Amino acid sequence: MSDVSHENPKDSAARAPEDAITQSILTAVSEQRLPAGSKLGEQQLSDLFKCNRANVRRALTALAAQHVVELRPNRGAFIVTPSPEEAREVFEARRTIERTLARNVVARASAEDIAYMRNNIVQEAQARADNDKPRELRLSRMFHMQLAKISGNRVLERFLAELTLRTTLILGLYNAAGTSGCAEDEHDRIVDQIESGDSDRLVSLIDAHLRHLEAGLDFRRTRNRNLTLAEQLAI
Amino acid sequence: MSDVSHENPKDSAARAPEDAITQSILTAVSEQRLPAGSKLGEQQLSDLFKCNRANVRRALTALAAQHVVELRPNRGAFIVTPSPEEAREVFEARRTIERTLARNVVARASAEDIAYMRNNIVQEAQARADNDKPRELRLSRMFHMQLAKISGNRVLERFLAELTLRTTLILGLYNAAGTSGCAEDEHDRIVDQIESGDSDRLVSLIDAHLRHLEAGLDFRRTRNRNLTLAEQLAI
DNA sequence: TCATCAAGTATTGTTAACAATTATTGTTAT
DNA sequence: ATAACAATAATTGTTAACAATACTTGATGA
Repeated sequence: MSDVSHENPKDSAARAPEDAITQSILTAVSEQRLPAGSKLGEQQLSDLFKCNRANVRRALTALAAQHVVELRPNRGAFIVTPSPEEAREVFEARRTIERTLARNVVARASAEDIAYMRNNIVQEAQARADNDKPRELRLSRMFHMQLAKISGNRVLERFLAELTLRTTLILGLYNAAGTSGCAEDEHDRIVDQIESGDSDRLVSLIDAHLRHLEAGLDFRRTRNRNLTLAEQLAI
Repeated sequence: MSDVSHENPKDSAARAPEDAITQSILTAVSEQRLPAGSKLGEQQLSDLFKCNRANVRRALTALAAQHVVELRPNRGAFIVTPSPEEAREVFEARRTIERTLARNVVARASAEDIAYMRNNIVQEAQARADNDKPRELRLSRMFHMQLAKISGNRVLERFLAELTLRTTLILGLYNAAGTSGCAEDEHDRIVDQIESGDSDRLVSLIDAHLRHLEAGLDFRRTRNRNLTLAEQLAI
C-alpha cells in the first residue's frame, strides 16, 4: 500500500483520504475496537473522514481484497467474521510464514533490533498491567510484525500483516475469556533465542508459540460488543 | 474474491463486469500477453468490457491491492514491473509457502488428484511441443496452483496465486531466452514423489525446483513486446 | 398476539457531467 | 537541428443527481 515507486509529495497527497480511512480501520481492528461483523456504511465513513463516497469505496475495495472487509452486494461492507475453518488456515499460514521469518531474523537482527523488541515487550507488559487491552493487542501484533520487518522480505511482511489482523479478529471471536492473546514471557523467550542465534530452536519456539495461541481458542460461543463507529475508530 | 459467504445468483451477477475485467487481466498476465509495465486505461477497459468507469476502477483497485497492478496518481494503472529485489522476495515467499503445501499434499492427495496432475503435465508438454508458450505458461502455473488446492488451505492458495502471477511477470522480464519456465520433467518427478509419500523428499524436490527456476534469471537486460491491449487480452 | 404485507426510509449502485492533471503536438528561437 | 515553450488533446479525479435494492416501520387480518 505504501511502496509505490516514483513517489512524490503530490502523489501521496492524492490518496490521503483513502489511506486515512484504510489506516483507521486497520488500527481499529488491530485493537479490537471494530469487532468481526461490524457494518461500515459509506455515508457514515464519508462523513467521518470528510470526503466523498468514491474515496470510501476505493478504501473498502482495497480492504476487501485483503480479506479484512467483506463486500455484500447491495448490502454494504462488513468486517469479516472468520469461521473456525478459516481460523485453522490462518494459523497454519502464520506458522508457515513465521518459520521463514525466524530463520532470517537470526541472521539479520541487529543490536538495535533486539533493543527495540525488548522495549516493545516492556510496553506490552505495562499495557497488560494497566488493563489496556487495545494497546496490549496492538503491541503484541507489532512484535510479530517486527520479526517480518527485520527479516527483510516485504512480500512476507504484507502477508503477515493480513494474517495477524485476522488473528486479532479470530481472538475476538473465539478466544477464551481469561487469556488475552500472546503470553508476554513467550515473546521474551523468543528474543532470548534470537540473541542466542540458534535458528532451529527459534523456529520451534515460534511454532509452539503459535500453536499455543491456537489451542486457546474455543469455537463454541462467540462474543459481541456495541459501540458506535465513531467510538470504535476513535477519531 | 470468489469466497464471499452467503453467495446467491443475484449477488454474483452484481459484480459480473468487475470480475470479468479482473479475470481477463489475470489470465492475460498469466499467459504473458500483458507484460510488465503495460498501461491499463480506464476508458479503454470500459469500452472493451462495455461497462462504466466505476466498475473498471473497482477492478483496478482490487488488483492494486494484490500488487499485480500499480496505481500512479493522475497517471493511471500499470501492470507492475518487479525489481530484482522483489523477485528474490517472491521466490523466497514461494519456497516458504510451497514447502507447507508439499507436506499437506502428501497427506491429502487422492488418486483423482494424481491423475489430474499427470494430465496437466501431458498438456503442458503438448503446449511446449506446439510452441504455444502462453498455454504452456498457464498450465505450468496451474500445476503449482493445483498443489495449493489439494493442500486445502485457501489462505495459502490465494497467496500463491499472487506469487505465481508475479513469477510469470518476473520470468517475462528476466528469464534467459532459452528456458521457458518450469522444466516439465521436474513436475513429473514431483508427482512421482507425491505418490511415493515421502514428504521430506518432496519438500526438497519442490525447493530445488523453485531454486532452479530462480537461478535461471538474468537481471542484466529486459524484454518488451508491442501488442494492442485488445490483442493482449484476447477478447 | 402474532404473522404478513405495504408504504416509507435509508443505503448502495450507476451514470454523466465537470474539474484537474498529464501527455502530446506544433511552434518559435537559438 | 535541437531545446524550450505554448496550445491542444487525452486521461484521471471529483462531484452530484438519479436508479435500484434492502431495511424499517406501521397497519391489517387471522
